[in-house]
Amino acid sequence: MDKDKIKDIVKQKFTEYLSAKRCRKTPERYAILDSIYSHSGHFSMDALYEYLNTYHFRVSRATIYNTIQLLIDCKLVIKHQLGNNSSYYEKAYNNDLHHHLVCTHCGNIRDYKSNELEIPVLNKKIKQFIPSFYKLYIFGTCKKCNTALKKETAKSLEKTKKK
Amino acid sequence: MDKDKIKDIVKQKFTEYLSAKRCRKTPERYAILDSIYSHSGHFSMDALYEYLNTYHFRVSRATIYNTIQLLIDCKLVIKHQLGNNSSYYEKAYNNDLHHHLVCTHCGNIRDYKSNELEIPVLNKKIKQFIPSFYKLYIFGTCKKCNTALKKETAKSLEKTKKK
DNA sequence: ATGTATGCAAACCATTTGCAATGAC
DNA sequence: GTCATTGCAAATGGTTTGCATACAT
Repeated sequence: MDKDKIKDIVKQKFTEYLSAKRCRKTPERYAILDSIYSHSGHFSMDALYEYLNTYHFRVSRATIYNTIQLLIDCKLVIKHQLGNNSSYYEKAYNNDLHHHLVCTHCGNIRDYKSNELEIPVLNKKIKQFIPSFYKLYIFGTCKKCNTALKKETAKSLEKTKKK
Repeated sequence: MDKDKIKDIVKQKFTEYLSAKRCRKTPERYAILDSIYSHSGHFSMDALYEYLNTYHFRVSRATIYNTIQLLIDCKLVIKHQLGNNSSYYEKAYNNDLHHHLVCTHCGNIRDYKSNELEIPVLNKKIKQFIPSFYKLYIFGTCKKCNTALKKETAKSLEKTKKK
């Protein structure tokens, strides 16, 4: 779908949400939403802050945190917290269902689409719980790290022999 | 399986790991492992620290963090980072496959076992990636929060009418 | 004997908060 | 005009780090 059309839709959705919650429709909030939907893939708080303040619209970190929370609440943004200290975010609307491959060695995150791994979570009746969405993270090692690790292990074994 | 038997096994596994990595086998490390495998379910850093220092073995926070990382590396402990500021941990050995129900409202985490939701992640061939384990989080609202939220919404609508 | 691991306190750093100024309504 | 929102800077708090001491090897 066209990027601009998606932007219009999410903008409208955000407006509806803000109205329903009786929150103000500030230019900062729309600038943040627009920035997020101008890119594809994951982004960090820092990257978003840099982009907004360099090219787009002067906004403080506090406001970005505040707005991101609103966007998470109305399901226009997804937040990931994986190992590292800081969080990663991605847009949620018109973003095909996908999972995340996380390298336990270098921390790199890759999207992973697989029709076979669509999980019937949301259709299931769970006792005392109303499911709304899910996140699946697959941990392992990326090829680069795997190669490096193998070399390391080989070296380490050699050392042991010498001793 | 018997708790003590499991403790013996994980102790042995930990010993093997420490030997392979040429790390010292300190009493602190074994005390931490023992504490973790003395309980069931999730635990926080604080709870572990409190338990160890009150009933078990005087250990500093720094050492617990250090040891927990070793235990994660050798797959005896799993770490979860969900929404809240702090992490949650659980033992990994002899812990039946289960997923996690996370209430987006109160943050409460519940284990969820379902044979239907066993995912053939680890058998799959993924390009340029060697999968090792996965984590599935199902987000939604627990019954308590759902009831509370419904009441709130009803109240809010009433207010709107009055205005 | 050697150098890794511990404990302590300080440092770190992503995120949150308090408050005065701004601006959406 | 009112009060939610912003920006700033300070606070917070979980986690990490530096360093002297202890102790596993």
